[in-house]
Amino acid sequence: MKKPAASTIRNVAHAAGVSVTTVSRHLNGRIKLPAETSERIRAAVAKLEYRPNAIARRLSKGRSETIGLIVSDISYPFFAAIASSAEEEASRLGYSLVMFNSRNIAAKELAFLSRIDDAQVDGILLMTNHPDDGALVEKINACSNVVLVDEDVPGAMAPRLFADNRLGAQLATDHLLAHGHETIAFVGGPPALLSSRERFGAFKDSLKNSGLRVNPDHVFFGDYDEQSGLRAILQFAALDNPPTAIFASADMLALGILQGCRKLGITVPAELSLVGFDDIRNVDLLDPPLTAIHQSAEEFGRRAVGLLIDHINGAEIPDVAPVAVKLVVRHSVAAPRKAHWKLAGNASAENRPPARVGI
Amino acid sequence: MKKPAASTIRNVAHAAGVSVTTVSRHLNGRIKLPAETSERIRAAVAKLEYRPNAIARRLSKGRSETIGLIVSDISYPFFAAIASSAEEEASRLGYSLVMFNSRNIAAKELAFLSRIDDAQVDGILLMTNHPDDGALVEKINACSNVVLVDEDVPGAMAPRLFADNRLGAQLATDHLLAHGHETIAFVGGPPALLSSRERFGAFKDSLKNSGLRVNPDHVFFGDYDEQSGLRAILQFAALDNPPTAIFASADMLALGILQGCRKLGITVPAELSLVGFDDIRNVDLLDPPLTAIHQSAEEFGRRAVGLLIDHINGAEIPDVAPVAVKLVVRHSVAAPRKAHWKLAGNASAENRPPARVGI
DNA sequence: CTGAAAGCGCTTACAG
DNA sequence: CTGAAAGCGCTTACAG
Repeated sequence: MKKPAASTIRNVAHAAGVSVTTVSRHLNGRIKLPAETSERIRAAVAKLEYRPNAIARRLSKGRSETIGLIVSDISYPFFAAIASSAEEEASRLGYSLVMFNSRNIAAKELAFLSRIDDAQVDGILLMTNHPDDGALVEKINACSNVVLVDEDVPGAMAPRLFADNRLGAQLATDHLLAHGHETIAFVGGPPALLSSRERFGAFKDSLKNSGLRVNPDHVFFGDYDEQSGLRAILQFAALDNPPTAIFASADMLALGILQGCRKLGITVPAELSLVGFDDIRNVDLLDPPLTAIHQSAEEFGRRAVGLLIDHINGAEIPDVAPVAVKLVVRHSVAAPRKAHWKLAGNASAENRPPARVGI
Repeated sequence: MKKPAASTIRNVAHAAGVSVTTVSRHLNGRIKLPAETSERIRAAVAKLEYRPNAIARRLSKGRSETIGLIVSDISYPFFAAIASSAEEEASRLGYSLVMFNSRNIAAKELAFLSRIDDAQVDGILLMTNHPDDGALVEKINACSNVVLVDEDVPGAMAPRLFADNRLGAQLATDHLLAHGHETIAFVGGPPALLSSRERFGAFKDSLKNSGLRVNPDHVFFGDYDEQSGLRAILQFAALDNPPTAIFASADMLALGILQGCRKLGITVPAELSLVGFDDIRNVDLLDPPLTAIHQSAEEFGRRAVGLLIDHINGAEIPDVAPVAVKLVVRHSVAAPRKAHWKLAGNASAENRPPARVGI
């Protein structure tokens, strides 16, 4: 199955009547050759269809002009959007970007990071969900040239780029508060993650600033997926005093919540208000269009790549500003039912019928 | 910035008191060593934290145990889902999978394919939208070890894996027909693509079998994205005789159509029925839940990887069966308005008011 | 300025 | 069975 041996730099040198050294230097732009010589090389390259062997180059040079991106799940829309943007920026800066899917498996993350050792990649953008894995911290510190994106790995010595989680959560919560909600639930991802901690922290602070306290029954931590959102709403719906609003700290959670609401016959926003986080593509087409905290995947990818390439080139990385967030108001938030009843003065939250009404 | 030189196989050999050859052979399982010797090697590996240099291995061996996946846009949900599944299957079979984002740029596809030449990857899963690019065919044939996934590159000599496009389109069209629609529009992607041609072909056939003909005004080809869907519905809505139903040959197109309907005040399915294709995650949460042709991204990724690895290993690739499709009925299809009017006998399609009514 | 030669870290025919 | 040596295709200090 061997294909015809590809031509090598030796063949080119021979055909052009110069040394291998000269060809190499010329092709890498480290030398200025007489027009006639460089033309001979050009012709030889063309004739032999010479293409430098990148593997050989890496082995001797120790660089690949390639960067990697490790992601726990490429089919997670927000991650895919970041990956797409990162590729574009890398390309603009003369780098290739290869993407690795870790499926959230710590061992795969370590294996992918090891590709820095071989110079398979010059550096890596790491998006992980294993913040407290000791081996990971060690590996990152051994590798250098990794930048942490979206989630933290505490203790790792690496540049980091995160969203403004606290501001986002505050905007979301205040928006719900402004509509008169007083029993607001929080649905989060894995509690150890930076995003969960910061978003939940700001959520609590916002409630406190309004004189409210968080009800432990109204807090749910799971994974950042539809499943968890579904479980959360099922759990809330079974409560004697279900919340009138939910801050879902990821759109994928909101999706699961919406799914659950449909199953249970809860109408959003009439009976339950909902705000998401991420603002992934097409959430404006949901039923109802989702009000969400927007963070720019494009900015995430672009800035992360810039940071990494600067770092690879030995530049000092200054403190980096968080990725900006903003509230995008659509139609998944309304005034709480309870509030109306209060006005009417005829029912307390506790003894009203469960919030399960057909559409 | 050099990190402490990683240990090499020479260091290990030295520490274990054997030759480099022996270490290499032992580590690659080509040799059975006395327990005592292999233990010395194990200890040396552990002590020196030896990790084989994959780049050096590739250079001398010409294989990488890595496969690549080229995709035009990793943030396209259906593609991301395929990529995710492909990675899982590759991993199961002992291969790494790296993903390349081509942004639909032919030159990038060629460059990525060239990574086969260097043994950066042993083979490639190619998802392209450049079916008629002569250079691509040539490159694929030169590379061998590529398999075409989802779309064809006519003339290329490579195994292929496609969905059952014709059946899918037929199921979609017949479903609309069964609801009484007679003016059904087709919205497709780039007309040169296999998916567009097959889906449009089967659409036409289904109409013909019902004694209907396709109205050129009711056919729109664009890209497979929301933008194109939006443009299509805008164009249809301006017609004197807009369609009562649309077969959108990709969910992303359906998303754009839904967006347009919302803008124009067209209610789906009351005024316009819609069926999509792909059945990507969460289309059941749209407004309305989208009826769509389902194709399994999981099956696509899994089977494509199997095909590629068999091909790499020189196995004969038999004719491959298409990826199965099925109709998933949700709530974006209803009987046509026109049909009701006909029953009432008071208006023809031509002079009824345009289908633009507020919700 | 140019080129012969060593070296990057492996694998593997070849000889002992 | 084992190991010294050549080779994979580049880059680059070093000498001319």
